Order: sequence, then C-alpha cells, then structure tokens
Amino acid sequence: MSKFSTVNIKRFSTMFKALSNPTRLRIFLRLTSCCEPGTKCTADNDLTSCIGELGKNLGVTASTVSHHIKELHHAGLIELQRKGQKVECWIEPETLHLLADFFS
Amino acid sequence: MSKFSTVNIKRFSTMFKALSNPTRLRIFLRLTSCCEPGTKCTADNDLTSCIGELGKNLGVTASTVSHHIKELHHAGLIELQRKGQKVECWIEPETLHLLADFFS
DNA sequence: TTTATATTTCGATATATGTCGAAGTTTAGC
DNA sequence: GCTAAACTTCGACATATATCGAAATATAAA
Repeated sequence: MSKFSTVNIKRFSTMFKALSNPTRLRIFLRLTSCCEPGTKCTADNDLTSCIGELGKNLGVTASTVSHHIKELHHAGLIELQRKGQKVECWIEPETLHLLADFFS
Repeated sequence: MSKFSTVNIKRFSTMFKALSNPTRLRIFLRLTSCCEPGTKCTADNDLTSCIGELGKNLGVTASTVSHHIKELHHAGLIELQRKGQKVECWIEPETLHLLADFFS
C-alpha cells in the first residue's frame, strides 16, 4: 500500500463525498446495474433511458436528482450526454478502476 | 454488478462520508502505510505508535484529530485500543475488503 | 502527590450540504 | 408558433460538518 503516499487526496475525497449521500449512492448503484460501465443507457435498449428514471422512487424531487447527477459528474464518476429531451448517463469506467485499485 | 441491489446503502454511505474529508482521508492513508491492515501500530515497532503521530503536520489541532479518529472508528474503518497514555489504532481489514468488493 | 503527556469532551462558530418549489431552458411534436 | 416533457437553475432554509480553544480525563513518571 505504498502507493497511498502518492494518492491525490483532493480527487479521492471528492469522489468519496459524491458517494457519501444515500440518495446519490442509490443513483450511482442504479447506474451500475442499468448499464455496464462504459456503456451508455439509451432509450433504445430494454432498460429505460437513465436520467429521469434514475430518480424515480427515491423520494426526492427532479431538481434534487439533477443536482445529485451534477455532483456525480463533477466527481468524475459518471458521464452525461443530452439526447433529445432526455440526458443519458453512464458510469465512467476509469474512475471505477481507480477506486477499485485504491482499496486493493 | 447485480450485488449492488442488495448493498447496505446506509453502511456504505457512512464509510464514504468518513473518507470524504481530506484530513480524515490523510489520516486513513497514514494508517494504511504505518501498519498493514489487521496489524496494530504499537510503540514497539519502529514506526511510531499511531494516534498522536497520525495528526502531525496535518495543520489541525489534537482535538480535531481525535474527532476524526472517532468518525473513522464509527464508520468501521479503524479499530482503537488504549495502551497507557496513548491510543493505538489500526485499519479494520474486513471493511477494507468490503470496499474493495464494492468497486470490482 | 505533583507534574507531564496523550487524548477526549464541550461549546462556539463559520461554512457546506440536501432539499424544496418556482421559474427558466431545451427539445419534440402538433 | 404553442404546448408538453425532461431537465436545470435559482433562492431559500434547515441541518450537518469541520474546526478551534479551553477545560476535563487518563495514565505514567518523578
């Protein structure tokens, strides 16, 4: 674990902060199950297009979901792309690897 | 990643929150380098006994370090044990595994 | 028993965060 | 152009967090 001496503290604490809110963590987990990392969630596949759907049944408003999605994006955990009225989102796979390495 | 549907949201968000503060993350990282996970940092080994030392050169007071250590312990990330005047602390290895699994 | 060292607890305070609802923006379709 | 759907931005507010310094506690040592 000598690699830890060179860890980018700011980068990692930002990522952990993004995952520290239960609602945000739930959204993140929904993304990991609705699409494989590196794959966009489109309206084309059987699973629903992500953004609005991601917020369903979480007990928060759309504006709150939007805010959380922005935080996850800012932390580099997810990618976003508008497609028509909707906004697709998907897990950033490199960041996931970074985090996996961190703990192993 | 289907395991994510059964993730204990509260448990994980608490762990991520503990690591989301830069000072706390630094303390955690110092622990991972000063002792192997599952091994106590004692005054016996060459490396200094952990608790007070952990807070050095972080730019915060002792009371702040104490508070952060308590948070890390509450999140299940570290273990504590008083030994004389000092308090030893070490990484909780099971939690580390839990987190490693989470991201891989 | 007095003193020193290590750590914790307390109260205060400034700042950050999560959430809402209302209003704004973007795109699609009539 | 008008309306609806999906999403974002804004301002407000309540709550949580990080930090400090002072006082308290625990242990060791003189």
